[in-house]
Amino acid sequence: MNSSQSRPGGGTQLPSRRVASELRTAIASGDLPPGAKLPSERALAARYGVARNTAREAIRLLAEEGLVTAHHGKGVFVREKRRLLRFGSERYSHRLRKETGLSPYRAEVAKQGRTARVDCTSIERVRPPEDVAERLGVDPAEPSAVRRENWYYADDEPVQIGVTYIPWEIAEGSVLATSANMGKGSLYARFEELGHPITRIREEVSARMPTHEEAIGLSIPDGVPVVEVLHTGIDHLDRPFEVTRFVMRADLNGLDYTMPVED
Amino acid sequence: MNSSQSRPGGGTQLPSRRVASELRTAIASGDLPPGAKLPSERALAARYGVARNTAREAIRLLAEEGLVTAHHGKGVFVREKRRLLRFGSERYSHRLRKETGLSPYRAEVAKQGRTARVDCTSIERVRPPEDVAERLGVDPAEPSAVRRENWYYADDEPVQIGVTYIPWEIAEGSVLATSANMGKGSLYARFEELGHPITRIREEVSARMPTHEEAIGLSIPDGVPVVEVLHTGIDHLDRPFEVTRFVMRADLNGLDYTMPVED
DNA sequence: TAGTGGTCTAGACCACCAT
DNA sequence: TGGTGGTCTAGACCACTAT
Repeated sequence: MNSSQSRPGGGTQLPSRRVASELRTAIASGDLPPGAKLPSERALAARYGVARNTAREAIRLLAEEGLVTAHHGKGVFVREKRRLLRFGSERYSHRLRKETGLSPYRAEVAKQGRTARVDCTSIERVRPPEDVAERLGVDPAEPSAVRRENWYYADDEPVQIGVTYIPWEIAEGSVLATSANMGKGSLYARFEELGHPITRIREEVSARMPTHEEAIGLSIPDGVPVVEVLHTGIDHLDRPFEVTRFVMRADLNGLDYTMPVED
Repeated sequence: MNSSQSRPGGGTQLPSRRVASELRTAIASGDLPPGAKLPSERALAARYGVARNTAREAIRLLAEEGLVTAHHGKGVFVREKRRLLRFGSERYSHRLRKETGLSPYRAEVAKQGRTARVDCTSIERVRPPEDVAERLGVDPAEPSAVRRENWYYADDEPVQIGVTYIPWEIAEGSVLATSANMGKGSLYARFEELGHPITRIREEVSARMPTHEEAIGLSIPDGVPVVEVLHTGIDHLDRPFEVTRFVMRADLNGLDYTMPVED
């Protein structure tokens, strides 16, 4: 039943690898330009004389490499090369904020000529996660923080999620604890008014595959990892006053830091 | 033939998701501790009354999340939690270098009580890649740089690759262009002697799935992305004198930056 | 309604690993 | 040698999308 399988694992390629290779070549050569639709799984199976599952496996390999994306009911498409949003250390600069009145995110997206949208989807008082509590110096067993969840879009495409934790002690009684709209100058202007000008940031960066929920929420194609940034805002008295966990699509976002080397 | 498939996509889970969920729970609860062997695909299929392919799909989901790793001929095992190497902005500090005489990498690994090894696998004069040439301000069409490839190990496990480019103009005639061994104080001590003390760094961070070669070379399990850092060393006169492209396993490495917020 | 991807079944052969 | 994962075949039903 499997007589067409030639020398598995040997000198010649497995059928699935072979199909993947041919498609990869077609993509690289431009025969299948970005945005183009691949032949259907059934068509590929027929063309290459393999079972549909094998053609499917070939497509899975390409998806894992980030070359193609499947759309249920529509087809499989060559992925477009996307512009990268680059978040740099200067995005928190006071000058930038005062000149534009924009949040760091909006400033970055605007700089690239794209349309930014930020949805604050929830604000609640919570017990912060361990790692956050540790960085804020608050008690993880108490409802010691305000949690603000934000979804970030560029041209109506979801690109990242940011969950900010603010010590209740700081947020209590201010718009930080109540209002989705931060007004002119955004979050960091409010912190400054409350006696916490941002003077130093710490960013802990890692990468991983998205959870199922993240993959759905950010419509992340197969084979695209996320970058996770645990960001801590620190004021002029070395007090951490805010921690945000950013999760962003690695294929649409990047980080760009410039910093002095200490003595 | 498919009568056991209940309400696909609906309120109850698909068989593959259900099997994955149960295994995930067993892993989280400690019933399947790190290093434990999962039941074989055939055993899972029998236990849950599904086809072997379905059990296999469940395992693929877990592997994609980084929870388990398959070993051909041996079985599928719960992945061990690994300590993360955290590379911070202070790793280039002059003080650290002068006190320990260690390279940034060795210092970080030693700090965590692990054994570092760095192999310089090649040194050659080359035409630098576009992005590197741009940052160094050299001609990508000319052999204008020295390329040094380094492999980094912790406890004999490969954790990252670093490819450093140095303008030929700077490296010519020095050990930078010839010797694998950089001597006391490593690379940055040599740059300092040549009139390029490192005073500022730029690090551009992104993440992606590894290429096939990287997956082999770094023995990266399925479902683990890499972090790619394009690092630029800049001297006191704002001259870039070195660019290094780091590629590191995301499950074994992290970055930890602290930096001042500019005005 | 027709075509697409998503998932599943049932069974087969192969390559790798330990014994 | 027997058990394991890796791959393949052939066929089925489902859900999503466009017409």
